[in-house]
Amino acid sequence: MTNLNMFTSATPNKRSAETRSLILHTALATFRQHGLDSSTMRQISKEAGVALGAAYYYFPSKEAIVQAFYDSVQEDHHQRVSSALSESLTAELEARLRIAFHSKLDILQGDRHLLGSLFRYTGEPEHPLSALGPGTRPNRDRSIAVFALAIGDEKLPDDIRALLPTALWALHMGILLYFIYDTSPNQERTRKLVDGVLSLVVRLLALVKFPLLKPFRGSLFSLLRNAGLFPEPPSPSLVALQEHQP
Amino acid sequence: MTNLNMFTSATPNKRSAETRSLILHTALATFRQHGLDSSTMRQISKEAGVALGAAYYYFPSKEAIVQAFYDSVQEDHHQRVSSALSESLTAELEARLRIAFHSKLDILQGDRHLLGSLFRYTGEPEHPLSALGPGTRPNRDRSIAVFALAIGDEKLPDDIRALLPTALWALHMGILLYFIYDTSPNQERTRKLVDGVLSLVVRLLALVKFPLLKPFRGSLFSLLRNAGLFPEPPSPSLVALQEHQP
DNA sequence: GTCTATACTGAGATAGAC
DNA sequence: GTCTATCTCAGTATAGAC
Repeated sequence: MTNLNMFTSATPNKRSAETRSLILHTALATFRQHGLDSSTMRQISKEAGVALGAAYYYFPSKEAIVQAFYDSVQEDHHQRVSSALSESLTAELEARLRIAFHSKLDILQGDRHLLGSLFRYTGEPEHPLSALGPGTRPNRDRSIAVFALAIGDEKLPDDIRALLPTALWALHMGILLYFIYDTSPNQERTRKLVDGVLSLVVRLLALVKFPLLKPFRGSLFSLLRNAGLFPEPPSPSLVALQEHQP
Repeated sequence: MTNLNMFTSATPNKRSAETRSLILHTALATFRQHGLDSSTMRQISKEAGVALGAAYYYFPSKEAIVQAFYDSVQEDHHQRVSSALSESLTAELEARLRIAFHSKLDILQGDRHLLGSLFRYTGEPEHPLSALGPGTRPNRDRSIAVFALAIGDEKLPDDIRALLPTALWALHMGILLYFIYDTSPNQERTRKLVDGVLSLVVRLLALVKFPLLKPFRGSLFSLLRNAGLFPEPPSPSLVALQEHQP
């Protein structure tokens, strides 16, 4: 249907993907050089050698370009974590979590300022790019799935197993925020924070069995449940995605 | 110098404050009716019966109006908490914290959508309105001071005493985020969440003495210190402000 | 110092021609 | 799919009234 005549049009729809990619990469280069706000859609389209309208044809807004960038980060993260894990399936939980967190930072190291727009609509639930809103649910689920991957089949109580991936995702969002504000050389403070926090997390997971903390844990979980903060099951498409790399 | 002749000018600078207030309140009414993004500076100034230039004379940007709104919220919060505390100095810590949290929600109940812009620049450290950046440090210190007020002279270990107000402020920011997303009638879910979380916080403060948790607590605090997340002493002006209402 | 009136710039976003 | 023309609106500028 879309490709009835392969003779008249030289490049049926590959051309389209190339234009999109051209615009995306030109935009990212411009963002890196001039910053997000100083980069205009006109400048980007000019440097990419296309008209303003073409840029808007592929990306409904400037923010959408950043979102596309972040989608590719997400994919990259999934790749890196799953391949790193397959090389060291025997490693301890803490080591696996370190892989998940540090690889994310590795990917984003050079683009910290682009992360700002990730948080820009956090306070507007109805906005399609709200980091916590329904509009970004699929992205969020994909991101959470990576942490589930790192947890693997670690032996854990059921309630903690259900919560942990989402909790780690929330922690990782906080780490990203710290990362943005981190002015230490190569953001080494963030790296140390990650290691310290993950060490604490794992120790806390061990501690949670002790009878002293049992009532505390019960209260916490029922609180989260009542608040609706307990994760709902992810969408079917993502379950499939996860089973792709078991 | 500014008021040499009190006969010629009928209202020396009271007039100015009134205009500012008129613009502010008209803007807030417009925001409430049409939303923040749909309200234009032209519309606001028109409805206030002033010229566009007048609006910009008092507020350098639309966001600045929201910021001014939030400053008044901050002041209101301080008033409510300090007067409520003076009526019940004997109350328990948990009750005092409940006052601090719920009064904030009371104030903001009708303007949840305005809170969105509070978080808009969180990912941009250099932005003057960044909620975590140096530009809003005085506001943050004032807000933290209210929680310090609620803690009062509760007997606490030194390190916890130093951290707790800032930690509660961070918690309250999280609660505000939940509040924004809360679609339950009158945001009753947020109220329940506050009560549940504060109960947990107080129980955790009691638990922290137990030897089992000692090493954990030590690690946590040194981690926070190394990460620079431990609060610096507030600016002198705020110390004065706090001593105003002991 | 407070404000009006008006015009201008720049940029995100859209409509409709090709 | 792509381009040109156009719209809207935040924000700036300016010149002057009081």
